[in-house]
Amino acid sequence: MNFQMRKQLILQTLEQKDSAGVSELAELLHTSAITVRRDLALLAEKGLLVRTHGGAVRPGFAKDPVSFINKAAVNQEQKEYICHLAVKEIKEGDTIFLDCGSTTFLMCPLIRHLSIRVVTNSLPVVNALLGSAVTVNMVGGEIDHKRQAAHGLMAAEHVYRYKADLAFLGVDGISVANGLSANSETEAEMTLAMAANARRAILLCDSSKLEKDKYFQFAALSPFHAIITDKKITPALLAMYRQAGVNIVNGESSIVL
Amino acid sequence: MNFQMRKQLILQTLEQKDSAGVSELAELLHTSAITVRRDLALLAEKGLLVRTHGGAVRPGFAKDPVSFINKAAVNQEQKEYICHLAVKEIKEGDTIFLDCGSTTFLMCPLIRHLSIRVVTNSLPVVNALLGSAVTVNMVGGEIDHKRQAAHGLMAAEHVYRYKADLAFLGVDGISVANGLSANSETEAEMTLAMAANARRAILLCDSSKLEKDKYFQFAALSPFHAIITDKKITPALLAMYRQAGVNIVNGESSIVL
DNA sequence: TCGATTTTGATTATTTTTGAGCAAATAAAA
DNA sequence: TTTTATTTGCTCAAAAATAATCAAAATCGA
Repeated sequence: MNFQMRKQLILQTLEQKDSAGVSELAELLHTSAITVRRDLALLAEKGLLVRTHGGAVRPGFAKDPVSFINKAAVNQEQKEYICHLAVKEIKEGDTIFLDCGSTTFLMCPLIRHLSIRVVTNSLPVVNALLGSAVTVNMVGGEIDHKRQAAHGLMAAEHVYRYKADLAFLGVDGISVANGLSANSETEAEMTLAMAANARRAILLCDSSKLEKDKYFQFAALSPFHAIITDKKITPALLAMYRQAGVNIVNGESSIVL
Repeated sequence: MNFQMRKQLILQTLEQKDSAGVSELAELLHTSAITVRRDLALLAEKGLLVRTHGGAVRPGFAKDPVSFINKAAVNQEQKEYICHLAVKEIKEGDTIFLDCGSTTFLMCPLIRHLSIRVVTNSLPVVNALLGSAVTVNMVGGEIDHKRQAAHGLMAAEHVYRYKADLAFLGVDGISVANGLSANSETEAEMTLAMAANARRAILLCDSSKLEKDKYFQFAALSPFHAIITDKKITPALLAMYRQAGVNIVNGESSIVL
């Protein structure tokens, strides 16, 4: 097993899993940890991957892997289920908006093989889709470090230049009484811009966020085509939303989008 | 068993297995290790395979998936020297354009501590500056996977919305006779847009690229404020550029920007 | 067959790569 | 915050691979 072979295997592993640990790679390559570390250092120098403590990640997943990926891990199972439902709505050739939530990020592995166009303000989404069949369009503007995404006036203007078939939007809170709410005004602006320029705007929202109001309320439920949520939603809640005329889907109901 | 037959078998083996060891091949060819090594050296020279320690791999197997950062390794020492000179031009509070070359990428570690605003179309630059004192503004548009950067009409429009104090621009080729040249038209468009909207546009160009013309010529030298290059430039070339009225700097001359 | 040229193989010195132990640095936990 | 546990970079030594040199063997033309 020479360096070229190891390099190939390491990069291949990262392509599949986005990240890998040193000891894990050492076992895979039938070699010692120190050799793996040397290889990783070499590949990192070329920018083919980014070192982390204990391993390496694909370039782009680097920035703040802890906080971002951690956030993705909260309710991950529900979020993945929601993504699964959401992806069904996409047809080949579509143009879609993806905003910068952790849920939309989890959609990326599921759409890499599709010949679609994705317009997004999220850096992790861009990085996750690069090199795939998807044509990626990054929304420009000032980058918010914490959210790893572009926001602001320029970003909104960028979105208004495009029309999409679908918009998938994460929200911090939804309630029948008060509509959509967010933790920041800048995020709300992007959500509205994408919703306004898509034929269908779909909210992705795991059941823990339903009937929770966050500090900034910015839109009614009516302009949005549907809410996709998970199985943990109570029948009572489901009924309540339907009563209010909201098209809410959790994969078990017979209603289709 | 002569060379032609061995060559055939070696290449055939590589085709099947992607890689092969010297001793393994020696056994297969019923010959000694030293002969195999001589054969491999000969075939490597023709580009039919790539040598590794202990064997050889199929060409293309050794190639890096993304060629961008690879370029950073070429002439790295000269490029770092150029960056060092370039950074001296930046003042706190400045707004600067950075395009997507490997040289501008190497500037990032040197400017992370500065309270400046960077507008760039390069994803690696964005990633390298995130979480630093720098305010990052990403140019939006369709992302070119190979260059890891935004290009196109939307990207150019984005740049035209901003005014910068400085633009640092990598170029593929420069010559006194033909001015600037690039390997792609899209890159040239970004270079021009940034140059047009900066008070001072500075070309970063290691000496190996001087007096080299690439396939697409797109600008004269005159609109650019200066060229920063490295010490390896010959005195004759330096004189020739100065004769032509170009402000060219390599850190040793007394001329300041 | 002879002698010259090329190719191959063996030996040795040099280089490259690898692995282990240990102090310092970093992240996680309390 | 301090403490604890990993992880890392470093140096050194061992192992593997290589280049260099020279001798032996094969090839070839006359």
